[in-house]
Amino acid sequence: MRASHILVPTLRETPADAEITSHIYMLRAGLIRQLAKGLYTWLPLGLAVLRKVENIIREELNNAGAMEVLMPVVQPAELWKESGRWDVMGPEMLRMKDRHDRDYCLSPTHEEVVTDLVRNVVVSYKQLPCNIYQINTKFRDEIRPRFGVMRAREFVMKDGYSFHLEEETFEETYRAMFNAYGSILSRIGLEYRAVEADPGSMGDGESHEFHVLAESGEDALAFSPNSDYAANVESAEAISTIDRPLPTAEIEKISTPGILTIEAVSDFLGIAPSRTVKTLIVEGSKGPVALVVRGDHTLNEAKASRLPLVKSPLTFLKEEALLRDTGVTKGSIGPIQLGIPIFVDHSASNLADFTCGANEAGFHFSNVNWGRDVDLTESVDIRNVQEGDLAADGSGLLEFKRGIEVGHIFKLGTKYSDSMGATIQDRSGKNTPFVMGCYGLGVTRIVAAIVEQHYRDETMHWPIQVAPALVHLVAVNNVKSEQVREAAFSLYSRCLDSGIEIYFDDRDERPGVKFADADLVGLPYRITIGERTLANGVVEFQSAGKEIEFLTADEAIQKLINANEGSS
RNA sequence: CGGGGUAUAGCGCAGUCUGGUAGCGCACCUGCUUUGGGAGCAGGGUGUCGGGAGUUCAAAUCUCUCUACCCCGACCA
Repeated sequence: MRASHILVPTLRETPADAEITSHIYMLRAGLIRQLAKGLYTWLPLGLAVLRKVENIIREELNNAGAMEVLMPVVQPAELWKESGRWDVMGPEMLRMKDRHDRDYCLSPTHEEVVTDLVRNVVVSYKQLPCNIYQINTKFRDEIRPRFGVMRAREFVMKDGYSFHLEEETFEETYRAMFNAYGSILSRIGLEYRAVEADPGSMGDGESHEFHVLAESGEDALAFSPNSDYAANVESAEAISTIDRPLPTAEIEKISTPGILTIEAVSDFLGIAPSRTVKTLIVEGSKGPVALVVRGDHTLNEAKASRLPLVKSPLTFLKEEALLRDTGVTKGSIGPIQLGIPIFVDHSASNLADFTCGANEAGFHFSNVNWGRDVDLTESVDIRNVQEGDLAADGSGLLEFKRGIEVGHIFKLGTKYSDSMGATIQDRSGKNTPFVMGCYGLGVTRIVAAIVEQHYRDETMHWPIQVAPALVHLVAVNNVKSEQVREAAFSLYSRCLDSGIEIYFDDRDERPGVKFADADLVGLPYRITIGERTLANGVVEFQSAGKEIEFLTADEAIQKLINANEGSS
């Protein structure tokens, strides 16, 4: 690549509308340009990175037994009506009509199309398992696109789907894909964690998210330093291993005028918030339901809304309804004689001699004990985990980090094969729905994640495998100096001949401008050619972050060849 | 969808309150000089002041309206 021949519109100043590191960098270094909200053009340097990431994904998936296809992005509504998702999908799916007034959509995902393909094409169980993927553009009309290509509306995604006769072979493929994702992210040079995840609307089976660790990540992850255990904080299981101690004191009703919060109660009584419980009233399918968590814990709404009696999505009871239905007011609620179903979080249920509201304005009970003072109906997991909690696998105390979700793999079961009548004859000749898996990997988001993780000390440090090019050749005054020009072009073509990806700054620019751009782009190596060193028969050779070496052109090229080999 | 903000040259911004015919830095174009860390001198404005409507002798500026973009939240995963 020659700078005089490609568009690399670097920016001296930070664009006003960019917030996070990767967005700022990608705009400033000339990798991308925004067309409209959530829509980006990938310019040559950015595209080079994108293609490298794609190719690593291809190699690893092909190795793992998957096959690549390319499916249409514009899809007929019929398929989506068949699966039932035409009505289920909200406005995030962009819909349109063709000239015959037929409905189409711009695909946010490809389950329907791939299921349709396989039901028509796969005719024998002997062709299974069938593992299909594509690297394609997706469109999701996100409510709020942001952070550049990190959360764009149009983006490149690798989506894979596997089809199986039975669970066992599915598990095998799921494991293979899980491992392939690890290989992909490792090869790209990303520090990542695979975490247990909530499959959400995608199914009810096993599900794992792959997160690239970064401060700017949108998700909080909880993990054990002593094992592989890791989970999204939103779905991490909270456990309590302590056995409930025996009561040591008699229940006591205390006047607590004007004291309405856990903080105020613990201050007033001089006890830790973890010695209190808070009682939250939410709407339920058969009237209000009480949820009890320890004073220092927070309710996990997703967990709570999965309780059978609780309405989903979780809705807190309004003040008026609270008074009408339970006769109590906010700030003095407690589980004793509440008269509605109560779910108690494990940690709260293991408390003895705790403090809670007395269901009477201005009063609390202290030294309350389950069983003795109030029935313990049901102990459940309804809170968010906290840093320092025991990990669900018991291996250690949870630590939190932030992550960027770049991949998510799901077990789909027979959700789509059932609704779309995708069946296969088993060995006994019986028609049985395919068992399916689904494997997503955000390719454009990975590029942003690479930047987030490798931008340090005011500059980008591209991992060799995914750098836009291996080496940045800065020719000092190449337009005026014939000697420099000849040496630079010679080195450039020799690199091309040796399969070295080189970005040659042959512009008629002052050296300072070229150096500044080279610093900004941040390629792994830099070679500077100028009259000064050429007089000694050498060029300047620099690995990112290291001292400059003076080498002959031959030596420099040999070093690059070695670096190239080392990276593949 | 709710709240807040912004929209003036390729980029960053001033001018808007108080209406008077478009401005700064960088970039860009021409010439000369310069040339190892974002050059100097001289010349050049490249603009639908986001769009539309209105008030006015006169609108970047005031009014109404639409749109786009950014931030926070809700939503989604």
